[in-house]
Amino acid sequence: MVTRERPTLEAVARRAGVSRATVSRVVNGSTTVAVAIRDAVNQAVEELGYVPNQAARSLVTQRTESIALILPETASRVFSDDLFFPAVIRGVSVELEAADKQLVLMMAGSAASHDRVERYAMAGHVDGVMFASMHGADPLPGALARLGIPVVCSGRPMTPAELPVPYVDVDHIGGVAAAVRHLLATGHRRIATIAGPQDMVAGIDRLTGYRTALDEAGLAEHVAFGDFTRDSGVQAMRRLLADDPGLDAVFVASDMMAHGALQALKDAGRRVPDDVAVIGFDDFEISRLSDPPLTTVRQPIVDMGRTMARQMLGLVDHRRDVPAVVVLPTELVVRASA
Amino acid sequence: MVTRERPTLEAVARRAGVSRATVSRVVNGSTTVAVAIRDAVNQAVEELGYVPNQAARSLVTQRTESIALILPETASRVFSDDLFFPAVIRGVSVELEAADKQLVLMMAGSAASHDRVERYAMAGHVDGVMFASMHGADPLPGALARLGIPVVCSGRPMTPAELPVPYVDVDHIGGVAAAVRHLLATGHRRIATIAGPQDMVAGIDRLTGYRTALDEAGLAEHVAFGDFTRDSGVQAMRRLLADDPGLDAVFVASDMMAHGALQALKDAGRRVPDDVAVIGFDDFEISRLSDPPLTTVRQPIVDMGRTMARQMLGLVDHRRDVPAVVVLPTELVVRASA
DNA sequence: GCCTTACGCTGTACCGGTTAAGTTCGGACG
DNA sequence: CGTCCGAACTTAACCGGTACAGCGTAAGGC
Repeated sequence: MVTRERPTLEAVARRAGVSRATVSRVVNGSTTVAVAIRDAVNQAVEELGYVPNQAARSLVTQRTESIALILPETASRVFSDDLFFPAVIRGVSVELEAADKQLVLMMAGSAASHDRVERYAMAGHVDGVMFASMHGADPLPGALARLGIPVVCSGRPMTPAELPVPYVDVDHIGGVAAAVRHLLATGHRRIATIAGPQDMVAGIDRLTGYRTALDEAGLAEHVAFGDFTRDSGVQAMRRLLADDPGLDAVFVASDMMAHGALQALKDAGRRVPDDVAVIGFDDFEISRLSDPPLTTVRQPIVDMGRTMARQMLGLVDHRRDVPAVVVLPTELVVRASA
Repeated sequence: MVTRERPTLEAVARRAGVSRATVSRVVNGSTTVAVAIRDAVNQAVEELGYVPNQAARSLVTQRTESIALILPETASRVFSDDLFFPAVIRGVSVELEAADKQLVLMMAGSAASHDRVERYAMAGHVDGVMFASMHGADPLPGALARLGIPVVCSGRPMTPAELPVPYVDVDHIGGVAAAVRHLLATGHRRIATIAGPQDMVAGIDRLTGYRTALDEAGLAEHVAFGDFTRDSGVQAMRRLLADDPGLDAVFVASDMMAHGALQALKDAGRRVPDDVAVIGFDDFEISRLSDPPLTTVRQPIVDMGRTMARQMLGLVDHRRDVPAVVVLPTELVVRASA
């Protein structure tokens, strides 16, 4: 394998019979270049197959034209059957592609990879960093922001607000309230919930929404916890049934867990929605296809990704009109399961 | 937002009272540094929060410590319900993580993004490029390889072998042959196939396997084409049933299409496997859960990713023992659908 | 006691771009 | 006809590291 020397600006300059600086100006589309010279340079670029060296360029411009999306999860989790991450990534991709920025996707599920990601971002490899699916009070967003690196989070960060980081989130509480109200309106009174992990804002807020709504109706709560995976939904549903065989409805804090719950209910011989009504949260594509089709709270995940990317693009361009907080609406989608 | 100046080697050197070169050697873990000086430097690094500038480092070392995985598909396709890409990515991630290399994931579904990816790779942003899911005779792998950039493909490239590019693939033909033999052994004689796209090696080879096996048995072939998506499986199955209502088995070239086929068969009132036996190809997790559980040809997708990454790591280290071609085995997994 | 050798550090020339400052030159103007 | 001006190019100074040649120092050999 012959490593053909990559041509440099210098080589192009020599061939075109001009200086390095002039070639640089042509390559970067400066206006103050005579047409004849511009053509000569472009021809030389073509002939040599010149491509600018990004490292050299970044060194002086302090820009890389690429933006990281950090998922503090293992690759297995990101690419499991959960459809949350894909949707976020899709949204982010669309916007960055339009802005001709490169997306750098980083999984940081382990402590080692978390460190590596930190070094990577701090080394100036990217112009900005987006976070999705944060657990607990991760110090990384704040640390990067303090270094002057633009940061945007998907989901309100749990870090104390010493250094506010821009974020985009959805109206968890409003969505859950709508779901519980729907259950109440259809006559259910023993309404349990399968809550998400309590180290994540999405888990916390959705449980809060459930508690608030039940409180208002003067009903007792009944909670089991899962971690947003399908399996954990199965387990949690079994526990709920064991604790209260007479429950007549359950609000599940994610669609994947809801599918697990449907499975567990089926295994237990309960009919949905006749014996037990089920409402999920997400509105994944597959939730239209389940048996029965899942009633769920729709959150605009792709839009979250897009919005987050737009905020980021605004920040790296130092625009003044970048909103620090965006909260997108949720919506109850009624199908057959409740 | 105060952009705190990032400290440079120079600053660390001043603070530690040594030269820039010495700091560099400490940072890069050279052995020939006196302990006292090493400690002093490390302390200065700590105090200033020094992180090396990657652009400057790459400029001289010609290395970036990151490796690209290019998926010539749109983000929507990569992150659809298809589980092929996630598995490849997972495998690649595991190996690169162990080698402390950064994975840069790039979708190149459109012509514009294809160009951008090309520029990105040629600009020396990454030390090597892996490809998955290639369509037709993409010139990019060859072009990069010609420039001396290490390239590995998942799936035998369709480009003419002027410049052989290392690749890892699975034994499509053997797997399909096993599937068809199983159908023959269980008494089926009108065996159709839903083939994959014929601009991809996986599509071509699996169809070849089917044709060869049927030929050997002296049976007539019956082919409909899909594009590996679930929907295309539904459509193709309908066409097959319309053409030959009496078919008694179908080999489907991907699990997603197979699930579509199961759906179409159910809609048409056919029982699986009693009326029509179905065999897929992939062995996704969800194929154990379908109704009925899918008999399928297992291909080790995660292993493909891992193997591809290992080949790549060998190439960037200029190791001599990197196999140019690896073909992983496939295996028939018999469940209830055939 | 002097020379050799090895060790460990410093000085500095790059890497390949960008960009501010400097130079050249033709044309407009007084 | 001399001066001034602006357009368009060149020169050269960075950006922040790495790596190699070179040099001072201390230990070792005779």
